[in-house]
Amino acid sequence: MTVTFKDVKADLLDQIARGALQPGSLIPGETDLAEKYGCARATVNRAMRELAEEGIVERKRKAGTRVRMSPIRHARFSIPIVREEIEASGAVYRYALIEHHKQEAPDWLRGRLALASGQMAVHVICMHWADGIPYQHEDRWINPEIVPSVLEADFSVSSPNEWLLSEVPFSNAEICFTAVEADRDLADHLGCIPGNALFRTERTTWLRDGAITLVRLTNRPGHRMTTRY
Amino acid sequence: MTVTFKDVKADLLDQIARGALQPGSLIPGETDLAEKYGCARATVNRAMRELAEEGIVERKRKAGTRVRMSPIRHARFSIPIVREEIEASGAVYRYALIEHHKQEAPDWLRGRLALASGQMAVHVICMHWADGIPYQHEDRWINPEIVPSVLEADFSVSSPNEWLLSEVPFSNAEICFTAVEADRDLADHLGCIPGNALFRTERTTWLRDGAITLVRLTNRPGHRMTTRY
DNA sequence: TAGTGGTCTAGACCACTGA
DNA sequence: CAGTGGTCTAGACCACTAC
Repeated sequence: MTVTFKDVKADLLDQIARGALQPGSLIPGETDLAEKYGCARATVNRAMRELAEEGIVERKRKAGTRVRMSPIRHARFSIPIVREEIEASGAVYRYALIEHHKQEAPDWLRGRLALASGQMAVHVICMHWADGIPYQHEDRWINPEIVPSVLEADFSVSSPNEWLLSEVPFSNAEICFTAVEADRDLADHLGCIPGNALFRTERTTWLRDGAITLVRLTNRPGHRMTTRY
Repeated sequence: MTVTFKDVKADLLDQIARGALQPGSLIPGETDLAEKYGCARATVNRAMRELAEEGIVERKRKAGTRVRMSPIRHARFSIPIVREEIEASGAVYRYALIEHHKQEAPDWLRGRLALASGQMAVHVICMHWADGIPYQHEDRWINPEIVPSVLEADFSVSSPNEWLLSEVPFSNAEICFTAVEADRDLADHLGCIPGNALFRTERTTWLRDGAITLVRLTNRPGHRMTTRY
């Protein structure tokens, strides 16, 4: 049986878990390990590379590979499309457009989207329901400089979320989660009481160097975002 | 100049971004691409493997590699140790223990930690400050069945967070983020007004099949958790 | 400047799975 | 059952960087 990179990885993890490899300690070089495990260096390399990516070890040229003092823990969240998220839960999805304007970008937005003074932006506000219950309020600004077709888009039947996905297949984003208090408007739309704590996702999306869109997604009270790691 | 896996990856990404490769379309096999790019198949393999891991493409044996219909977006958050997070921001970290009891596990907790009826659990409440300003309130339960040494642990100078890290080098966890309203107690500790919206992280940590600890971390108002992808 | 990881190659065998 | 991805190998060159 040949030694696979998973074998090597599992053995190293086990040594770390058992304390045979202490945090901060130096792990032998790839060449040594390859000989020890009786495999090619590429095999050891793949194992170690994955451990590094998972935050278990830290690699530096010339300095070697060390077990991290405190393993970097990270959680990975999938960023769902609201409709898919709701339908996946078995509920019936409903969408409605609330507002749709083309207007001059306010100051605070110009900075965020790198818009010049006096430039126009498309402002869309809409709601997403699950089984007839308010689920998420969406407040979105779209930059027509980057996505000119937004000026002709119709958001009355499908959400800007999905429209953008079809228009812009690819992008980078900055995501931010916060807790906010419901103002009267949000409370009305989400069917809650002003002052209720709401979970908010704020996302800015970029295509190369141009900011495409800034969106604030505010969920109904009690919303939980969960993951495992 | 030899063709690297990053070159291949970048070119494929570019083709997807420009629409040359439509969502759902089949990407040529590794052998073909290797010939096209003038590199080894292993190079193409690495590029495609990373694209798959990032959720851009979908790979199936025999069926080949396809561009995902809707790219799976996911964000990765690092789960910091509070002290390191605060110190990394340049602020001075301060810790204080508020409560530390051994007590019978309440019903709601027994379910979460898989504890038998009447079993004891260690309950710790503490605070973390940044530059003397309340930063995070920590309310933690620890299962002495899994970590017996917790019964002798001293949390008066260092937080259970860091103590656990040194005791249990390795674990799985379930994380959940929500927004909650400050009650009087939280408001007192965090220096805010009852009713303020607070960002809360709830984490259950498991070692193999045993639940080690359940913790509720509640941040001061205005806390933002940010990442890029 | 020497040692470590980073990557490429060319060839091989194998496992899975869709046609 | 044939084609695709998954992985290993043995050898090579190179880039970075700690010493």
